[in-house]
Amino acid sequence: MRPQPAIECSIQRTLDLVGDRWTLLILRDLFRGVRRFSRIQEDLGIAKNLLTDRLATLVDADIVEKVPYQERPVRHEYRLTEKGRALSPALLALMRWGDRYVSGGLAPTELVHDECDTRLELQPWCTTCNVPVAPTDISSRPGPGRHIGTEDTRV
Amino acid sequence: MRPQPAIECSIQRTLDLVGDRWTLLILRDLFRGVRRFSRIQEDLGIAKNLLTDRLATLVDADIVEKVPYQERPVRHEYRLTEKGRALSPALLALMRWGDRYVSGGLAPTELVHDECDTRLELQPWCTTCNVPVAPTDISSRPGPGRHIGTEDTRV
DNA sequence: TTAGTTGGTTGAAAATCGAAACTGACTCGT
DNA sequence: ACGAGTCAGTTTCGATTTTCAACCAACTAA
Repeated sequence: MRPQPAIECSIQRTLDLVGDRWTLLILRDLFRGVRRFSRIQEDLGIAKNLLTDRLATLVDADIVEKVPYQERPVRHEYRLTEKGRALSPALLALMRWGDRYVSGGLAPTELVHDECDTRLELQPWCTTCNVPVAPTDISSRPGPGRHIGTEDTRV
Repeated sequence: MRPQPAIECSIQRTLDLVGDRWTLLILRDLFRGVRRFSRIQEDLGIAKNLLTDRLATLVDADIVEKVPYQERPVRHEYRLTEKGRALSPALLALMRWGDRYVSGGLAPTELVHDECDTRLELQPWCTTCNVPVAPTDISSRPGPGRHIGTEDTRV
């Protein structure tokens, strides 16, 4: 999908899989419960050949699985795998950003905590201290995967 | 950028702005401190006319600003605005997903909690209950921005 | 003077995308 | 049993995008 690997980093590797114009929207639909080919197609207005192609790529990458929901005729639906469901923080982050900066603070859709019905935020979370972490308490460092440069690398 | 608006949601609106093959990678470079036209171009291997175009779009959208860093000859660099920096949770989420599912757990770059030096996760967080929220405990509902449909909308 | 850097623009070839037509397996109503 | 409809695609082809390479203007440094 990407012409040159250039610098290897997990953002690039992720976007190679899901970073085209349609894939994240397809995944959004799957999260929303729109799981059938024709429903996704009409919901997004994506060309059918492209949808076929993107779904096949997602199934290949084990992000989505194709499961029959009826026999005679065999009909399938597309379900997120655990790997696919793990993308929910990314989608949620994109959504919250859009709420604030594109939709002018008026969220078209809100995601809420089942138990208390309040809108969710997305927080960096420290699994050791078991606390949310403010942006000012974050540092970056090269990891075991590969070094990617030494400039001002704060994210 | 998108052919049809279809369903309005903040994910779609966000992806209309930054959801093409290159834009999030450009933003990643800006976060990393790679801020000059030629540096970004060689780092990503993107065609120069596309980079010109994408940067102009980002400047238009107030996600990036073009500031001179020298006179004679005038040279500019591209810096994230506050709106642009607000995309960091999304990039972090994509990065953590890639670390785990594409890079096989070996993060090329790690973001760590200053206090305890452990790697950060990004979690949906309920500000009322003050707990992290699993994907299965999330519901969606129409917000003040617009109604988008009433199916099984679990994320 | 000559070479090199920076930040572009231009134009042609190649790749990708979108719209519509078509297919095949099956169901449903009459 | 017949015609109409649905679902999940595949095929085709014209339109759009992207890539690649060349070119350019302003300036610096040797």
